[in-house]
Amino acid sequence: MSPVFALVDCNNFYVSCERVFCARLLKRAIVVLSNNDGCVIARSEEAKQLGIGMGTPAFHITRLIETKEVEVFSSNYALYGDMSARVMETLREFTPEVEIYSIDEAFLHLPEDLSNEEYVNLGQEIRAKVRKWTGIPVTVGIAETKTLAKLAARVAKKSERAAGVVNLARSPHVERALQMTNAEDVWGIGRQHARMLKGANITTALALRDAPDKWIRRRMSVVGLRTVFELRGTSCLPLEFCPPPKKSITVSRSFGRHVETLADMREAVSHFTARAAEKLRRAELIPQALVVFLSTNKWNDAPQYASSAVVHLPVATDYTPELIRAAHRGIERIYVEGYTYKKAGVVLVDLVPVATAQCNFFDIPDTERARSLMGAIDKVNAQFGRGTLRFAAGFKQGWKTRAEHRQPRYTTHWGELLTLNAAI
DNA sequence: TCTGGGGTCCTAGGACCC
DNA sequence: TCTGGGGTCCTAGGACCC
Repeated sequence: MSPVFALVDCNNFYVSCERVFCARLLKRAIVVLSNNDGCVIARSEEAKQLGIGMGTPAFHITRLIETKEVEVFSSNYALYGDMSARVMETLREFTPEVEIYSIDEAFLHLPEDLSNEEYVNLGQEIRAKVRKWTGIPVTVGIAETKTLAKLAARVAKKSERAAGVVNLARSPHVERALQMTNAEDVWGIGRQHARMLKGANITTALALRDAPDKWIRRRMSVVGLRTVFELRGTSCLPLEFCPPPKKSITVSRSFGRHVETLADMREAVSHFTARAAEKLRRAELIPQALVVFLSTNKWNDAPQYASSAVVHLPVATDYTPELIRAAHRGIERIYVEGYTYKKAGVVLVDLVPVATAQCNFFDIPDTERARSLMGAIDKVNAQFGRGTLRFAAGFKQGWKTRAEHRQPRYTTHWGELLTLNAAI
């Protein structure tokens, strides 16, 4: 018997999280924005109906927001992360075999010997329990491969009759589901491949399933071929119970204002490096190299330039000052005078677990001191807020991310605690 | 004026080495 | 004049996911 997967997908997750704590928001058009007040990254059904697309730049819909009284939220990742953990815990009530695929999605292994009807009932049970325990509405897709389970969930969201659950395992409806799904909506088919497939007259998931292997291999590499196999019911993507160890840690930002001097660029990159180093120590990993990159604004007509540099660390280290020095070496290699820069970032790569990291034999006493210093800084920042203790790498911060419409940080900043005005 | 951030994997060409 | 094959590393770019 082939395995059976369920995909549990939280509906409009960030919006649903906001609604759990604020009944007033039910039935309202709501959008949640990305960092930098950039794009729309979550929408309520009502907002979707207003024609607000995923990824729409916020400044394109300022009028709509006013005239239709759309509620706007900045991302509140502390809240979403916590709600996500509650949903995942609830799913573990059904099986220990849960793969947390993203903040709002999980794959589960289901028993292999149920009937079509029993799978649908089990799906409904999952929905009901998650709703009751966490307040989050979810959709469930069930099938014999992950790709088909994703597709089933997609069909469930579109069909009112499905009531949030579609099962394609041991089911006679697979062909119909493939027929009614566009090729571009298949998991693993992005914009480029969708366009290419359209040119070849492959517009449905069914047509994609039946495309010749060799042609798919040539046009879409082994990755695309795997997707096609999965559509045919051959499982190629197993469940991953424990997340594979991270291979890189990135911190990058678009600048609130363009950066035009090496000094400003060094300052920004220093901050990114310090943040990346914090993440690194929390994950108990050590990098063997570091990549810095910078780029101009791809949206405007000014001369374009983008580059990156790899800096190898003679000794793997998680010591922030050492990493900042390395990042500066990198940035000096690629920085070219005369451009206005819009974005930069730091990637820590070739990560290995702290426990197995090579340390420099002659540096052991220093390594110990460095480690306890970093530990102390991280602790202070965890307790008193990010950035309480910082590295003296410049304080101008002209590059800093824009956040003009930020909601108060109620739970993480003393100055922004919720205040109640008693109406007497 | 204003277009996110953090990841993974694959491919391909050139340099260099044996 | 003839002139292979396999490996690694680097860089760059492209594709995808949430």
